[in-house]
Amino acid sequence: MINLLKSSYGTLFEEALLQEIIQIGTFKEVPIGYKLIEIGDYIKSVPLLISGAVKVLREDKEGDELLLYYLEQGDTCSFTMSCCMGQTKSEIRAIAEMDTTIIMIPIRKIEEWTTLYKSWRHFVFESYHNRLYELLTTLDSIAFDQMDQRLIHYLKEKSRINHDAIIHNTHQEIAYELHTSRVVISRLLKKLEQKGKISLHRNYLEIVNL
Amino acid sequence: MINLLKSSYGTLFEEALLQEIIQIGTFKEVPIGYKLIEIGDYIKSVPLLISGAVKVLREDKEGDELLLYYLEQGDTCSFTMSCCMGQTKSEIRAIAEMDTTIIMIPIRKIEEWTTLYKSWRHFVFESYHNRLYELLTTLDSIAFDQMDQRLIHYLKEKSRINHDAIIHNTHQEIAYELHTSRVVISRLLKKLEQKGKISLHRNYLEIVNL
DNA sequence: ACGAGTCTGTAACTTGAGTTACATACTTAA
DNA sequence: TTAAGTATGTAACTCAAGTTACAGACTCGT
Repeated sequence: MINLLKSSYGTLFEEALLQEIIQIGTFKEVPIGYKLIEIGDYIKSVPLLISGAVKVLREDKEGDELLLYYLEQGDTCSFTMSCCMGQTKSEIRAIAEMDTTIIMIPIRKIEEWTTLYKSWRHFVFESYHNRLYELLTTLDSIAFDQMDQRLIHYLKEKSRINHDAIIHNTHQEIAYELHTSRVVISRLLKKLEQKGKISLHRNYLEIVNL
Repeated sequence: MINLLKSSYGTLFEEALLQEIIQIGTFKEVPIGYKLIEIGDYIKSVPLLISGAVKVLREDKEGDELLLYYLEQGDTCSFTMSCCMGQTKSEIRAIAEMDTTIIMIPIRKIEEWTTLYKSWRHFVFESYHNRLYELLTTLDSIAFDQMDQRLIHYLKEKSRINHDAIIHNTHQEIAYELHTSRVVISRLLKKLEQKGKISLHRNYLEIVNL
């Protein structure tokens, strides 16, 4: 356990803080697809990612989704932190993108540790910074890019996160995360295939040279 | 000075912190249209808004803008804070929406105060929370709403910020902040006028019952 | 009073993307 | 093996929004 923690946060946190995390945090292993946070949830603890990846989603009035970004090893969910502080409901949904290991830290420690540990303070600020930056990147992509560019970006990012040139998703699933329709995605994927950038198969596709 | 500060932050911060802010911060009065922060700037200090309002903008590759949100009395720019911490360049542009008074706090104090003052810590977290939330709201609007809804939202927000049912902007200026073209805005505004929701004039428009 | 510059209104066209409909192919369970 | 369910391919259509073009009205400086 302590080794797992150190492999992700060992260089980041001082020894005393690592010990506290081990003592107070609770390890949790969740399978792919597991819903960590639902919109409207009141949160009592903040997750630190040890391994795996988590996708963070936003929902519109009709209940359709939009992928905001992924969390990886060494990340934490700033939205959750932010919700905890304000005692407000979650604005987002978080789902394990693969089998994932996390440590849950109870809220009250989050603020306490900011007074005690410089490294924790930096971590918290750094997390907010990263999340603001990621949100901004997502917003750029939605506001300024056309769907073909967004799709390419999505495929690259998904491949990077999963360490796999094969994307194991149906066109419908991709369409859902990009908040568009299946037909549009099929159309654009077919164009990418014709350009030799990907190859299409049932239930998966392979990135050739995006 | 201390009175101005107290009127905005008096209930928020303890006396000792208020004194520090007065001692260390520098008051700055800027006119409408004044550019406080430019994309790519390295930031050495963080602004606290005393009065007025500041609009925060994002730029695309072509140099066109998109309004992200407004900062008001009692707000601070979390992006700036975030940039300061990470010693990175500004991702956004900030322009005074009206004549505005701010206090500039040097970076090094930002973190120092988080260890010393509980109220400051809360303020910083609260700011991040608010900014994340605002960004999310902007993203919702861009991802999920059509231009007519975005326009209505823009007009309402602008009216609220300026405490004025009259919007003193040309169609071109509105188009620019919504990242669309003047013709589209003229078209939609005309429809709103035909529905009796606004009245149009040269260089300004009036909100009747949006 | 005149011309240059600015602002608004509108028509006509183009295009990206969402929708509907249907055909074909693969998968799985009875 | 056969039917039902699921995934993909494609055509045809609609619509919001961006583009181009131009006219008319207002403003301001000389």
